[in-house]
Amino acid sequence: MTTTKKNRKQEILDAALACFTEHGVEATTIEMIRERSQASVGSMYHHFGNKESIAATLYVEALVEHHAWQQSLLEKARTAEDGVKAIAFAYIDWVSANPDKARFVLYNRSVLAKTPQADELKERTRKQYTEILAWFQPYVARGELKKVPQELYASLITGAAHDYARMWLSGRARTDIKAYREVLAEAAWSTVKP
Amino acid sequence: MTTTKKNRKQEILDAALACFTEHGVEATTIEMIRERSQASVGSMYHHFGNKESIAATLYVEALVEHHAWQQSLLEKARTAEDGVKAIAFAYIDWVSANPDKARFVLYNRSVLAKTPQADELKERTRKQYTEILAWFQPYVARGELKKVPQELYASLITGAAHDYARMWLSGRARTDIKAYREVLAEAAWSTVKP
Amino acid sequence: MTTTKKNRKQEILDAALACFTEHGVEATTIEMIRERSQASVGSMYHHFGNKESIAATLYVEALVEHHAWQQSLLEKARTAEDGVKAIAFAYIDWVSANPDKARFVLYNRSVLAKTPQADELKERTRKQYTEILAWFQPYVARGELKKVPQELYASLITGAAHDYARMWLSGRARTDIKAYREVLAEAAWSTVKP
Amino acid sequence: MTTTKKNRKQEILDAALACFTEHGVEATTIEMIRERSQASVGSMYHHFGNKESIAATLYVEALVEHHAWQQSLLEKARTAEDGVKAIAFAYIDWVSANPDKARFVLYNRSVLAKTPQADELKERTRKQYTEILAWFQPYVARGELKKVPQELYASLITGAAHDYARMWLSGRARTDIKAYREVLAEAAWSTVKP
DNA sequence: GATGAATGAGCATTCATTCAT
DNA sequence: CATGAATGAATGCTCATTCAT
Repeated sequence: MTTTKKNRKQEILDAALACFTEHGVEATTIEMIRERSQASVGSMYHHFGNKESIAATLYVEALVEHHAWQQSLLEKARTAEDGVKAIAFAYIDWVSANPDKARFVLYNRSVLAKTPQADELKERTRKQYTEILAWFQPYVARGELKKVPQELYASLITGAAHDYARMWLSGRARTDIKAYREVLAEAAWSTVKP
Repeated sequence: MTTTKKNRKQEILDAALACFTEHGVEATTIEMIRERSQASVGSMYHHFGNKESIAATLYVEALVEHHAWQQSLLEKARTAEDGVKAIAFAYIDWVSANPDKARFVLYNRSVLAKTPQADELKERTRKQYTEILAWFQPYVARGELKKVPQELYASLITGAAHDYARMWLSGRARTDIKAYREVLAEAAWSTVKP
Repeated sequence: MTTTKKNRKQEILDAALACFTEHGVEATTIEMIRERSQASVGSMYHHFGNKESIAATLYVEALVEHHAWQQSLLEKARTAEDGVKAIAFAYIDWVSANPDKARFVLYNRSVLAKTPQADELKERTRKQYTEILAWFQPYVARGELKKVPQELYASLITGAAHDYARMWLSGRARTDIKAYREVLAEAAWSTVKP
Repeated sequence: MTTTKKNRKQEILDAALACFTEHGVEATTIEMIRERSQASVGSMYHHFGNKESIAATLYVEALVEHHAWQQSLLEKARTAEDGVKAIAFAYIDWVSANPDKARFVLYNRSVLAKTPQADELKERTRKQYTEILAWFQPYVARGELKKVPQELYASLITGAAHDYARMWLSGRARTDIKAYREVLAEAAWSTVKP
């Protein structure tokens, strides 16, 4: 019984992600999540308050996981090239390991908008981005990284990986993104190499 | 009267795009489009048959415009570098000139899926992509363009621009993508430069 | 067909009043009204927008009817006593002739509160009351009617009738209020007789 | 501990009355009462069994208080006029001293209907009314009080006060009913004065 | 081609109540 | 006596779509 208690919330989240993957967020009904999670409607509302909040929780959870993994790879990097590739690797690894969560995040940023978590997450993301820029700053200063407008670094470094991830996760491309780990990281580096 | 006829359909499309931009596709109701277009519900169904069809028409229309522009730029290119940059420029120009359409296309690929137009568009897109690959083929053969798996070219060349376009169109970045026309084209080229 | 069109709205109102009488406003569900009126849910919402609005429409309609009748009786009165009794008679006649509407109005003033019609009705009622006070004014000035604080006249004149109407309409008293027409009018007059 | 016990139940009743006053009985949820009373849901159900029972308890409590006060005033009366005015005074005093309870009782008679306490209370009220009629009986017999149908006495004597109390308690009249103690008592007497 | 009243399946959400701890 | 997570029936309302005029 003690174990079931703690899992109930997670069971709902798991069921929700599966439904979102299968039918899309908008097309997923509370009833679908209920059936899949074996929780009662009341229980779902007891834990999350409303449908959007389930999606928002999932969204934040996913980003936090990715951020953590990104951080751990970036810490080990000692050169500009290693840093840039760490960003690319972290993204590719995470997408390949968590395709459902990645697909959910990539295709449902809008679910966050209407949500109370939105601002909190926005702030967290901003801070995260600032930290990464700070990490690269010395290299830019030393000319070991190309100097471009700050708001462009993310798109240059992760653009190709984001794009291919979308292709793969939506079924328009067949090959697991992991197979292109090196090519994509190399491309990332080439865009900001001095 | 002949003019009114043609306009009525376009008025509906314009109103629909405005609604989609403002509220998102799923949240837009037939009633909203009706109010904005000053058409009657019956008229909308006469012209389009159902709601999805309006979105699909808009979607195809937008892609066709972009494709046409892309084609016209690519025709003039005489080197691999010019070709790659033509792809980037075409995308950036189109996004900057048609932000609403671009936003609609970027954020609503899924609306197409359920639609009859889906297969036709898929085929058109595939053919378009094949043509572009064919254009690049000689350069790859001559070693004037890096050889990578075919399904990667698109992501490498347009990934960064796609990514920044999303940032800008969703309000997460402030600067008009047009300002980064050169940087993004340069980045595109760097990813496939031999 | 032309006849059905106009009646649909009234059919819904009639069904609603019957349901409200039978189960009370809060306990009446949209489904009950739908079943009784043979209209579709959509039709009900097309005409009224929401459940409260049905009740509010009924409420205003009832008051307007009573006001009209009151006015017509008051017009004929030529003495203070006749005027006072006209008010009492108008109320008693209307309650006896429209017990369901009267019950609905007496027991559901609160449904108005949350409604857009509230302010409009409030204003209308205020104006109505002002007119009646104006009618009595000369008699008060001439000492043919007792002078009491303005906000008390209504309670003095109609209090007893209101009270008995509640008793009768809720089943706590058996005798039709019409039977006490004269006694109640006499009582009304006695409270303000100089 | 004995004190806490008794208080807990009263705390719930107090919180409930406050909620009923603020939102109305139907709109008040168990959750609202729980939050305001700082009791747990389980505790509320332990003490009262269900939501209606809370309202019913409050209702009976209020009537008992009023009855007691009425009795104490009526005991001292020695003439018909004093008796009639005692009824009026008792009501006015109680309303002015307990506006929330009075409002609750005036506007929620229907909550009692569905309740087990209903019959008991009905009987108690009937007995109370019978006693009062008995008190007046000798005066009627002696012609010191007007003879009217029995079921009318209550409305004649308290109608005006009831009516004004409703006006005041619902915010439609500004002046504390206490200010009209004498006028209303005088009016009550005038309706049954021989 | 145009109109808009009518339709009704489908959905998110609420809330009184239960009961294991 | 107290607690609060869990339950699920019930409800108001939305909205794409139809069709008679």
